Amino acid sequence: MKDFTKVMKALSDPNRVKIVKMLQHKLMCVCELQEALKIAQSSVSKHLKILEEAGLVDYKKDGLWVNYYLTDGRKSPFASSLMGNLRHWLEDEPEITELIQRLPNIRREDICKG
Amino acid sequence: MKDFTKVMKALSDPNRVKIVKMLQHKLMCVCELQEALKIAQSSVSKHLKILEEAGLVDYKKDGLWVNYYLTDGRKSPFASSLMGNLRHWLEDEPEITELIQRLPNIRREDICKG
DNA sequence: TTCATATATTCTTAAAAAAGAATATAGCGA
DNA sequence: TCGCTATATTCTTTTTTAAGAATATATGAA
Repeated sequence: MKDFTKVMKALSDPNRVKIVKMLQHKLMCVCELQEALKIAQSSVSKHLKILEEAGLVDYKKDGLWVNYYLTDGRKSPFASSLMGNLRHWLEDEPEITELIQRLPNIRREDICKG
Repeated sequence: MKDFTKVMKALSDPNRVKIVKMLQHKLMCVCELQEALKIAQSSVSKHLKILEEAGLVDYKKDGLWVNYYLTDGRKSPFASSLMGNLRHWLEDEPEITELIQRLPNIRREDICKG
């Protein structure tokens, strides 16, 4: 039950849904997500933690950067199913399409000092 | 986006998930749900409203009683998909199975004055 | 109409969630 | 080592959510 509600709660916040939809297109570091969402860095980190604990995202460290990517949801059938559906769900949401369009212009080299 | 997060939020509360799982077995009135969940009547009503606004349940009035039942989720593809999955999801959760087992003994005639 | 009852709504309080600012941590290069 | 930078964590504050008590509404019976 807790596993299930955790996934539901993770996906009940618009910023977290946006993160998932962006990660469908590419692996991203925290500062890129921050630039895309235009919220505080600490807020991004906290959202990512909630998504991670729900089994929806994972990360790999690369030097100073932490790159987040979608999991296949192996951790739970709920996560797996939702992640599958979210491939096509919300594709036509203006809020999402605009974000995705801006994505190619959001590059860590431009945002961070490296 | 709002439609989606509304469904997710509706299903992120254990009591509301329990309501959905019970309604898979039979149509129930508010006082039966209250007896099953052992929470205040006003709380049950509020949970039902949240589920209704997410397009997951609907109701029919029958005299003093208001009978709630699951919708087919026609209102949104998110609701529809989740409701489908919830047919088999959580079937083995102790919290749920115990509730379902008690269900036959929860009858409005015993709870309400009628 | 008046009373009793099932449910909805309002009110209040307590707990949880979300935000940004400030601080801590970790990994690089000099 | 020290300093810089990307991210995580902590601290506060504000907003949301959930709960129960109290009240309002609606319907059926007398």
